[in-house]
Amino acid sequence: MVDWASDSDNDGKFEWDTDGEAETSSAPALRNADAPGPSTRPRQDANGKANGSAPPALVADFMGMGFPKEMVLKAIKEIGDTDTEQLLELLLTYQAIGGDPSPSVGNCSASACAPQVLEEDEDDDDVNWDEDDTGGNCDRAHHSDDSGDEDFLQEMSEKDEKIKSLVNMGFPEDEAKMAITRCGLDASVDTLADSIFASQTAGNGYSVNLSDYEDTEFSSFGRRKKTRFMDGSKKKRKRYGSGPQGNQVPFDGSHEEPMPLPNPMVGFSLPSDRLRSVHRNLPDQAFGPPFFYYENVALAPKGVWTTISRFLYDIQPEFVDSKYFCAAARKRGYIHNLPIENRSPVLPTPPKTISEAFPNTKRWWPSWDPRRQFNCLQTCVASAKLTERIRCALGSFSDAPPTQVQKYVLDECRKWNLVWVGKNKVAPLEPDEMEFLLGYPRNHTRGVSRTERYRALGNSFQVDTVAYHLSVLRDMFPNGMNVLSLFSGIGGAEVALHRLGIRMKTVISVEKSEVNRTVLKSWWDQTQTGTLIEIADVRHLTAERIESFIRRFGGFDLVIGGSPCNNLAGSNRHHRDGLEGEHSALFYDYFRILDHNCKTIAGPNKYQNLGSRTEKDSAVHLSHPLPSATRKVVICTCSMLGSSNGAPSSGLVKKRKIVEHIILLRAKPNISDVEEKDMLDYLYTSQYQMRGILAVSLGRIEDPNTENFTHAVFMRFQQKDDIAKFQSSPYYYKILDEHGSVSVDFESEVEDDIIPLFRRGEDFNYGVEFMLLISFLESASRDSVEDALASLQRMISQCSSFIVQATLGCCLNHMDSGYSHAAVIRFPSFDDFKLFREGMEYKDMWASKLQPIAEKSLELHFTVDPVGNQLM
DNA sequence: TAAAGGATGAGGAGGAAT
DNA sequence: ATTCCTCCTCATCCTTTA
Repeated sequence: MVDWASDSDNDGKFEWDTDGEAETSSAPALRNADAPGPSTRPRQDANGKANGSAPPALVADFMGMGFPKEMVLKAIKEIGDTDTEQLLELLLTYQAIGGDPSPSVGNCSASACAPQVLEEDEDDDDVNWDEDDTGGNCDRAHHSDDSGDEDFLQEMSEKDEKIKSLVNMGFPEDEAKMAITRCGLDASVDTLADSIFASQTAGNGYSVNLSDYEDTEFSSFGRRKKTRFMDGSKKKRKRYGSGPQGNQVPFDGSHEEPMPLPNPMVGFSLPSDRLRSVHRNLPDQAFGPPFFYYENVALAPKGVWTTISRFLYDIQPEFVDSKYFCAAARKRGYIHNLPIENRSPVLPTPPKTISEAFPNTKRWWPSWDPRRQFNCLQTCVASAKLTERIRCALGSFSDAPPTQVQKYVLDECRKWNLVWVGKNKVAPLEPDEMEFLLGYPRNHTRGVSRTERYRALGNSFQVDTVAYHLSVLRDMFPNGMNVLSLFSGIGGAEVALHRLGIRMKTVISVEKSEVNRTVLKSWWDQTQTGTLIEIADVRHLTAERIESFIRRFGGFDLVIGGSPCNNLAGSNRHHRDGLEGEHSALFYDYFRILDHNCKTIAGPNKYQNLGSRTEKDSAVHLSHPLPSATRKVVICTCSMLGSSNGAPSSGLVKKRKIVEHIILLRAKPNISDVEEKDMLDYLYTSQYQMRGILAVSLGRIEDPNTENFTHAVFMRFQQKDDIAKFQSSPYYYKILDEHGSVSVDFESEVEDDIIPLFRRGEDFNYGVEFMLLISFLESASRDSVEDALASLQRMISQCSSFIVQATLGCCLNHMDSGYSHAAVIRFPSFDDFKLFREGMEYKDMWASKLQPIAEKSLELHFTVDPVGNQLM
């Protein structure tokens, strides 16, 4: 610990803070500490030179950069004032290891960076924890009923004086008032100043009245609580430094300072103290929308949360233990840019003790098992062998077992969250009991293996906790919201929003585990009417796809999720590798996606102040995607279309004319799988038998259609004559003989290159083929038809980033098929297809442009047959 | 083959004792 | 200020079983 003001003459109570910041014993001194120019600091001599030797201009320069004067003087004393570079480096080192309480280094002011501030009503001199007023705290000492008017007036005057002093020192008035409330009117101004700094450290939550569920804690808060708070803050600051941590740490990765955890771990507020007005200041660049909500384990290896916070716009984490929301502990950190005023819990609030949650266990619960709540619900549960061992260990005692045995049993019970289900009989929680504790509907995870259920639940959100934080969104989005849910798991975020009564118009969910995706999907189908699109791999959510989503939905209102904790969790004996671990490194994908969302929605100026920070970050994490503040966001434009797929565009890409041929089949009834496969194989291999076929794709039509077509074939020919040849070949006749068919041909053009022309390569190996056939009313005007087609064309262009290829044109055999126009659009995945097909833009376009003038139409799609892939 | 069982501590945080 | 002690942790890997 660097003590760079060893000549402090303070009482030692808060020596670190006063030393670190400035002379808090006098307001003018502190005021000068933040101002460049000649100082009146005590340690300056009559000549105005600090310590008699430091050049005032140099000191002022560094102070202007935000370093406390004491620190500058100390540095100059140590290495002289000749080498400013070295001086700066030393100052940065001081800050890194010394816990400089000055938060002003960086790009925002102290007040702007204050992580959170409790706002008190102006006339509220009491804090909630003092309501029972049995502790005789220092506040109350000045407000006892027997105070005369004179005393009262004197007190008010004294209070005003102190507030004035603190305001003069640069503190906001409300913070000054709050500090007086907290520390009492008899506290000195410097103590008050110190307290304000303390309140600005992370974990301010511990100044809040809580622990309502720990039966013993709150009969008399008052002084005891207060002392704890003050001591705690002092201790933490001595260990970790104070001020917003996000600005404390150097960016070279060499000093990953740990982030202090609040005790009690209650976050910014709890439902039990919602009368309290809570307020925090977010860094400018972090204001939503989009709102985001990030979660991970609180007890991560050192430095992890500092790094996470730094990436997430220097927002202070809100550490919350879910034991204040339910009967099980769950210590998690949440970084979000949600408002924190006017939160409300979802109802009914769950029981907060084991006996309330599972009354049946009371009967068997031994008096020597003091547990009232569960520890963190993890992904594994105790084996039957262990519970049997416990039963045996207890079986031989008719009364309470010896201490030794009690300890063994209790240790195991705590470790595995065992409950008493019979005489001397303990058992792990059932999956549905865990669902209940975590706030999920009963049987939410039912249908998958027991092990999988435990794993999924152990990895999930505690819904009540998250819902409490998200509750502020309810009034902000009365018409519903679009959500990007990353690492969704079993859908904790979705369930939380649902329980809050917030409609989810669209949820893009990214979740690796198929089991979890199934759980979410099945819950969604039962409860929701919006669109759910599930993506398996977060890495597939590329910038282009994000932009497509944003264009389609007008952006996401909320980005929510917790990145994998595998390499952070204490339970991991093998690979607790920190944020760089195999799984946990996916945090950087979270950041990548979030940052992209923020910037794409907010425009380029939103994060203009982020540049220096992220550049440094990228130097630390070169193996990860660069924080995209350093990248240019390229919004897809129509000009990209030509290079990425074959849809017509106005670009300069060379085009080639082709003829598309669609065959729609009605397979004979009761066709067997083998016959169906043979038929498709047969059609597919036609390209190797016939000349002129450039590409083929085919498959079973997935949704029923009005004309009862069962299979569709897409073929591309070089020219019309080739189609004619094909249609006169035995291949075609054989198909016609066996299955009824209709064909549609239309001319189009694609990029004149091998891949788009022949539909070869990765993009075409799998996906969904969408076919749109339409004929227009005779009465429809030419203009309206052209306008409709142009709209469709425009729509395709806008979605170019998630369309592999699209062609459309006038049908050549109009009279035969009954359709005058056709389009074939290939999507890389079903999700993309769904996004297009079920999006509002498409629906709007369809309803407003096409439908009014359509005589008949047919929309169908099929998944590209993997048989084709094998053959390709 | 999938599911379940069983063995496998380190690394902090926090508090009490010294 | 330091040491000692207790407690807790969104897990992984290998083997066994159904």
